[in-house]
Amino acid sequence: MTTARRSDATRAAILEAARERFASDGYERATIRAIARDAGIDPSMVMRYFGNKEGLFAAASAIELELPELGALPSRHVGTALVTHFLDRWERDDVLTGLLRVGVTNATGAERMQAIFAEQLGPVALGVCPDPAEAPRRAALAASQILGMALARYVLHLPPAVELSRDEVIAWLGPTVQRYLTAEGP
Amino acid sequence: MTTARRSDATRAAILEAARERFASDGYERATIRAIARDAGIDPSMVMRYFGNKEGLFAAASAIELELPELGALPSRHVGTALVTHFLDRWERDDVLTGLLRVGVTNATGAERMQAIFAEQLGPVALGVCPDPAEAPRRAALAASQILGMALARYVLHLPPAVELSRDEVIAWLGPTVQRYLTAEGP
DNA sequence: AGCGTTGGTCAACGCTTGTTGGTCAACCTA
DNA sequence: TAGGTTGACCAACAAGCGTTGACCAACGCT
Repeated sequence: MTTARRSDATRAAILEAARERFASDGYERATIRAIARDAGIDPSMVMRYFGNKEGLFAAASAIELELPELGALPSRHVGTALVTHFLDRWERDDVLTGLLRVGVTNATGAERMQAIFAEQLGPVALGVCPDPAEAPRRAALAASQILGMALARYVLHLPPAVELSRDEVIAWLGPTVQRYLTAEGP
Repeated sequence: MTTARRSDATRAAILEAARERFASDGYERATIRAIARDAGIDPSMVMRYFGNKEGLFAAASAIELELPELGALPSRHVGTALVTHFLDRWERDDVLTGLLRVGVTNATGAERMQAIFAEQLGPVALGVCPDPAEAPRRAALAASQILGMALARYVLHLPPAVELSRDEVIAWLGPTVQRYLTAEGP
């Protein structure tokens, strides 16, 4: 095992500050100087450790959706399970919010978001979709609803969307996602 | 009637360039200098006509959703009608895309987006929702699906979402929005 | 023809940004 | 305890930003 270096704490502090700032300010307004200030170090350290701003963002937005194993649960509950999981994942930290914010204004961010959903939601769709050839579009439909709720609730802060309880969101969106993924046709 | 001033053409050119740049670059990266260059005039003219950058954005994102009259059509088709209308509206110009892009990174933009949907989608929900007290949350649910598809299709450019035909989007999303607005419960 | 008003350019300002290189203290190892 | 490696700071850079004010040209009225 590699022994812990003294700089690991600083690295981690920078990453944490970067995640918060990217999540709350977006790519352009999250300045390296502000991130460094939050982390309590000098801006030049950020460059030393991550090369440049884009490198910092890449490191800060490394993410696993950690989708649950689909085979374990009956496929008729996959919609509810997915919505529940994403709600949890979204509220655990601000990495996903940051990714969404950056994905909207930055081409690199958009590509990363594309890749994440293709690689991690795609297989789930493949497992439960009636026609495998249709899996990508089913996944895209499901993603549109999940991302849309995240947008309304965590980014735009539309009041009625924020006030919906966790269970209400699951109850409303679950069947929608279920239908998108498993229905024979529209 | 007020006679056309010489400057109207310039004003319009600035607004058009601003809409394009806000839509494709977001608020921060859409620089006044670039907008002025696109419009073929000096950056200082932008300040003269619109005061400052925020004023320019406010003018460039003045928008009417132009939602169809709800009373005219049977309420069981309101979902499909809404999705159709938004698809049209979104593809007509880039004002909505710009608003979405800016709303995600800019507080002013988010408030504007909130206001637009509350004022213009809210009444529609009030007209068709079984319990008037529930109208705002129903509208928020519908907005989440509509915005989510716009996000996936026009902003993030998720390939399967882009490749969906117009009619397919309507066929899939129509029933969802219909359910959100008119169902008795989840 | 003369003059105020309008539409426009130009050059500069103060500021912030990402980024760099030089310097210094703390640490580990021999 | 000496010396190299590591971690961090500081000051500065060039570029780009929003914004301002002085200046000029064309127009429309009388």
